Amino acid sequence: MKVSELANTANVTPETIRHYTREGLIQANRNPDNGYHQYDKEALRKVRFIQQARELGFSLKQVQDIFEQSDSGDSPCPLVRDLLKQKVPEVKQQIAQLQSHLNKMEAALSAWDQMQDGVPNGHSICCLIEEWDKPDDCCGNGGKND
Amino acid sequence: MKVSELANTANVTPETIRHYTREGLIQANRNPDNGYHQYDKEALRKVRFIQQARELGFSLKQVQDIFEQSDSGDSPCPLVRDLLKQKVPEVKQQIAQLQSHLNKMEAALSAWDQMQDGVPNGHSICCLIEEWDKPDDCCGNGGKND
DNA sequence: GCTTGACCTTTGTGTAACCCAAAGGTTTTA
DNA sequence: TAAAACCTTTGGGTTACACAAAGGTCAAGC
Repeated sequence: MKVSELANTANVTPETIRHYTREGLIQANRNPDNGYHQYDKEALRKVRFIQQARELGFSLKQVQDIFEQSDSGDSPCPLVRDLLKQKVPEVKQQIAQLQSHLNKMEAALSAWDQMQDGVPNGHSICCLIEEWDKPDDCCGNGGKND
Repeated sequence: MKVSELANTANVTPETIRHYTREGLIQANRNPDNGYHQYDKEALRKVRFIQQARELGFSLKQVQDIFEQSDSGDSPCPLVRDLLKQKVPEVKQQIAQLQSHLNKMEAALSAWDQMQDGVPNGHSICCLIEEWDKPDDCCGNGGKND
């Protein structure tokens, strides 16, 4: 497979493939006729693996480590398990933080649906971000907006 | 306030303050005696605002836009509201994806607690990431591990 | 009075995971 | 056979900072 063929099959851009190749994450032979990169199924498998790992929040460096572990004949499983174990609480915290922000955003938006746009009042740039805790005292209207 | 004083008060690094200053997000006067940056409360307010906005996933560029809107005398509120409205579904999707990944990770880990480490079997680098759907056929043990 | 250490300045480089453009060779298609 | 579509390498851009270098400034202690 050529770069674009691999890219299409794996659903990534050719640039991504070139990037992985440059970084040594995937290997390519060269077509002796024209010097083009040539990839095999192994490369495709690796690219798919990388995409999965990336979605989980792993870095290319970590993927690199996994591949090296695998290439050296050792099972990458213990390494991956350790990485996953580390990752789980991180992801949990991420979710919790995002959820908390989401709640604030939705609260602010719904509170705001009931008031008109205000003008900067000198002490506040925009309460929607700045003063989460009192969304009704927002945008200089002091909560009196009906 | 000097750089480090502002940084400490806002709980960020001096480098962050310098960065924001370079980018024009916050303004500083110069101490005529020594040329040091001098920040006021406004700068502190802005830094805090930026931190809040960053946590919500806004870019410095977007914060910049909000500040400009505010500085031009217009209310930044409509802009912020639009940005928030855009952001909400994004964050929701992020959470959903993270949650999905988390579930997979935990399923894989618990499935894995019941089997020993395998060795690369030539068709799989590591099922934990690679073959989410069948975690019991993992690491070359074919699910037969007791 | 002077050194030392902690701070400030600017400038430039590095990070992560790519994207994009340029300049030029190749392959395919009409 | 010529244009379109692909390939190559090289080098710069992105985001939000971190860090190091080289040099000026300031407060403290001896």
